[in-house]
Amino acid sequence: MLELGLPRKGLPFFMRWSHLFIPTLRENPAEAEVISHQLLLRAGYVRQLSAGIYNYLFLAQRSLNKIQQIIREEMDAIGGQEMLLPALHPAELWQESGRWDVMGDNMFRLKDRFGRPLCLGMTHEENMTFVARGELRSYKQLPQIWYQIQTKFRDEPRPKSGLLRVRQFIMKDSYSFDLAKPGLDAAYDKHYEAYRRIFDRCGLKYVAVEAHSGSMGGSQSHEFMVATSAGEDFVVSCPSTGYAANLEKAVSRSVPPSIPDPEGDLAPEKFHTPNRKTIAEVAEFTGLPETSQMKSLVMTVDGTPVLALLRGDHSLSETKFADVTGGKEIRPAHPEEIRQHFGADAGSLGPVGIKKIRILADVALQGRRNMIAGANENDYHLKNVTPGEDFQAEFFDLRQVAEGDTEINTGAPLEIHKSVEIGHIFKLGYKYSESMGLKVTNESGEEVTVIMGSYGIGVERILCAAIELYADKDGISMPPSIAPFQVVITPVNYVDANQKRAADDLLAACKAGGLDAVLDDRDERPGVKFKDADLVGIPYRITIGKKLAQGMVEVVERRTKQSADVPVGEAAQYIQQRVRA
RNA sequence: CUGCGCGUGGGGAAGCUUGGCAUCCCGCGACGCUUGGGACGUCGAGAUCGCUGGUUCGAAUCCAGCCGCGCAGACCA
Repeated sequence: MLELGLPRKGLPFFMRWSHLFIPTLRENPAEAEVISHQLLLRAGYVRQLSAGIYNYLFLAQRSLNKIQQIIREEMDAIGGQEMLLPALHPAELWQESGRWDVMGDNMFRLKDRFGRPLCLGMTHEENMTFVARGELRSYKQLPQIWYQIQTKFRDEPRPKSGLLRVRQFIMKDSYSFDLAKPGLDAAYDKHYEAYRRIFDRCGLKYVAVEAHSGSMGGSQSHEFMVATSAGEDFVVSCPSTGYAANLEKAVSRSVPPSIPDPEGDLAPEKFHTPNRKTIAEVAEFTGLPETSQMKSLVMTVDGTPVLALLRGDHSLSETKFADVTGGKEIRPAHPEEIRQHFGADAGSLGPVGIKKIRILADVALQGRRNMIAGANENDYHLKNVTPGEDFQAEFFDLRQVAEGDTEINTGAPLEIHKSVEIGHIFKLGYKYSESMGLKVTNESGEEVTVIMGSYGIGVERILCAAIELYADKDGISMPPSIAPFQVVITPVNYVDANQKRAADDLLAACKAGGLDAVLDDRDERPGVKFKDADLVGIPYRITIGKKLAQGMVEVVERRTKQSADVPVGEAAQYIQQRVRA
């Protein structure tokens, strides 16, 4: 700790609140809606510069530094080597991997004075691969784990929720390079465990879930998610079996159809359904439940229409659909396209009589009989439609898990929680090493392509998640490991000579004991100091007041609000023990 | 990008429909008083009412354009 700065009012300069820039607000700024955003502003951690761009003030920076230190220690522990790559990249780097085009408007692009195209890095697979390609020649140099803690830029379509979705943020990103799959698996597992230790040490409650790889490419991937209403993802979890997955990927047992299907080999029969378009309308009209209907969704996969069939009450998982079709560009078909291929509009579509279009049906329709489906004629539906008899389809799991579903193997209840993603690990495979020509010679002297993994942690998101998890009506309650300060010493009246001496001594004792302490020496009434300490979220407070006459001070734990009277001389150790626990 | 909402001293809000001296709470400075949960009193500072243009004798208020911010939709740490 640097001890620069001149003494003010004759005091030695330690961490004295009166000298610090902690601009707390009594009211929530109007623009903040989510809890962590409101509190980051109110507690004086951050100030907004622009949409999705924030100034991190003193308190935020202290927390972020601590988070980064924990990340460093755990990354180093798995053999990670820290580097720092630039945020400014030439276009060619991204053109090589093909992502210059793929990233589209999400990438900040600029030109230098000669008109050469550049961009701000959204992630660093390309650059890390560039470094590796330049230097790695032999299998003897593998494996490698390289990481950095660095600023990323993404031109988000809609920045929001304070620091949760921003255009500039700090990411720990690491990359593994291995000769073959077993090496990658090992690197992946190391990261998985390191991430668990990092998030544990940061005091977070989280789950690791199976995830979708997105634009990163690659085979396997896990996300680390913290449940909070401020999140944008949905996590499906089963407390009793431990199953957890992103809603995009989750599988489940759906609730059975509410009534059994009619028996027998009945032929499809058209009936009039004037102005009944939605599943609900048809259900009401026919008096049959939604589970007795087939839902027909027309999707366009790379320009070709594909019919997705689901049970009436189910919804399509576009991620699963994309995986099944392997398409790159997938979207709902436009009304004109639907009319062209089906001769009817959405609301009257069905699989019967469809010849030229691929039909993908959800497995929940397998074995069903005599259901209701659109007739491909406006205002008409068919009854007695049976898959496999009245039309042919390929069956896949296409359904998005819904509330009320149960675990696929055991039937145990599932929960769905909104969550925020704090980390993501990918087995990249050969995507970048292939496109950018990263090869080494193996033991036999043959050139082989290196296999890669990539692993990210959103640093600010850890801060936000901690705030979201533990905030209460009085403000932030930070885990001691990442709090801007671990202890605040609050003399009720610092003007009082005895209290002043005790406070100064306690500050020194805390420092000597390795505690990150701040002394609230402000000439404020005690209420103000208590409120600020609570708002800022300092995990322990030592109050020096009347009981000092008996040699006692009060230690209050922020999270539980429990207080204990402790002899002045023991207060520092008392807190040390608790912080370590 | 589309839809909805909002821009008034540092923070939070009124005022706008029906043009006529810039209003309240908090915060800030000085002094006094006070010191275990955002005290009190006196005095004081601080605003081109987002910007530009228009209507008008006169615009925070009406009209037009633009900019910014937030929320809901397609992306992701």
